[in-house]
This record gives sequence, C-alpha cells and structure tokens, in this order.
Amino acid sequence: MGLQNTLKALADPIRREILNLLKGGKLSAGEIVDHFSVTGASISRHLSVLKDADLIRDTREGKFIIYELNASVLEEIMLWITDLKGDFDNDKEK
Amino acid sequence: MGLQNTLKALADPIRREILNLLKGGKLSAGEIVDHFSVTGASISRHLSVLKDADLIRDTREGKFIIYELNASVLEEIMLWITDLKGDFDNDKEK
DNA sequence: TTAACAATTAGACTAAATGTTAAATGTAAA
DNA sequence: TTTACATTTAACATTTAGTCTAATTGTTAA
Repeated sequence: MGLQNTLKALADPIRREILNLLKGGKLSAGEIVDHFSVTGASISRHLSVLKDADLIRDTREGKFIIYELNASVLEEIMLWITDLKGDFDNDKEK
Repeated sequence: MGLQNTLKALADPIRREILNLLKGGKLSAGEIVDHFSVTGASISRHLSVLKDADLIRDTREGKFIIYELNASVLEEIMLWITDLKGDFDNDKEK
C-alpha cells in the first residue's frame, strides 16, 4: 500500500476523471459509468483500484453502491513531492 | 505530455528512487545504474521515461551523460491534487 | 585510426493492465 | 418467490510495460 498504490491508481486518465467527478459529490456506480464510453465491468474494476488505494470509499444504499472521494490519502503524495522539490515553496529557501 | 506522462513516470518505484538520488545532485547514467540491481539497459529506459516526462534533464560531458532533477514539473501535479482536495489546506475552508 | 569505455537502442520474452462478454451476487419490487 | 435491476467477478483477448542480451552510437585516449 501507500505511495506506490496511490500513484499507480492516479496514472490512469479514467481513474483521474472518476475522482474529478466525485469531487462534485457522491455518485452511484451506474452514474459514474454513464460518464464514460467503456463498459460497467471496466469501470467497476477501475473503482476497485481506486478503493484499494483508499482514494474512494463505498457504501451500499439499497440497490445502489455509492462512491465518495477520500482525498486525505493525497496528503502523502504532496509530502513526497514537496520533499523532492526541496521545500522551495514552503520556506523560500531562507 | 503533461499530467499523464508525469504521473505514469512516477508510478514506478525505480524511477522514483532515481529522482530521489538526483535530489542529492547531478549523477552520470553509470552512477545511477550502480544503485540498482537491474541492467544498464533497463535503467536507461527508465531514464528516457523520466526525460520524456521532463522530470530530469541530461547533458553530455565527454564520455558521460549527466542527469539532473527538474522538479518544476511537479508543480502541475501539486495543483491538480490541491484542486482535487478542494483547497482544505490552503485556506482552512473559511 | 583503432581499442576501450559510457550509454542507448533493438529485438525477444514475460508479466501486468485494460477491455470485452457472460455469469454471479445482492437487493427491491411485482 | 420469481423477476428485474445494479453492480461485481470470472474468463479470456489484447495491449502496454519492464527486463534481458546483443548490437549500435558516441567519445576519449593509445
């Protein structure tokens, strides 16, 4: 888990678009599928990759499974990148 | 180009380790190879992926090809992530 | 100008990721 | 208690990525 899973999950345009959609609020799997031209099965697999990376959470509501964004994991990436950049932006290299 | 290339380049542990090495300063291809247990050909391919993503720059110095980090591209990812997170950290959602 | 060295590129192979259709699971409603 | 609907899982085909060895390119020095 961790950075590796997260970055791999983000390295796919469909998965990034799913995250962008969820930024606007919770959506059911079917509603997510409607935004793409691939099959529901394919989107379902993308959703499970995002879930494994802990970037989204799901809860069942009756017939539907509702997905929501969990952006907190992205903090780890921010920290990694900040470290790589050498903290230029945070303290202006005083 | 852009986000897609960058994220794909970052989604490999060897490539991330190369970036970490270069954080410490410029290195020749051979010096980079010495840090890993895979062949030079394999590292060379990783280097070209990082170069395509504009995460590193290379210059020839005599027999050697010297690589250095170009962390500025990471800014784009920072922005994308910040947007996805909804700016919680920047303005504490006032 | 050839021998040695640094690094990349080419070709073949394996493994992993993505997409499809079809079957399976879970829930709700007739 | 069937039927229909929402979603996931399984099985398979195709593409893409990573690694290896061998060959090639570029540079320096004998």
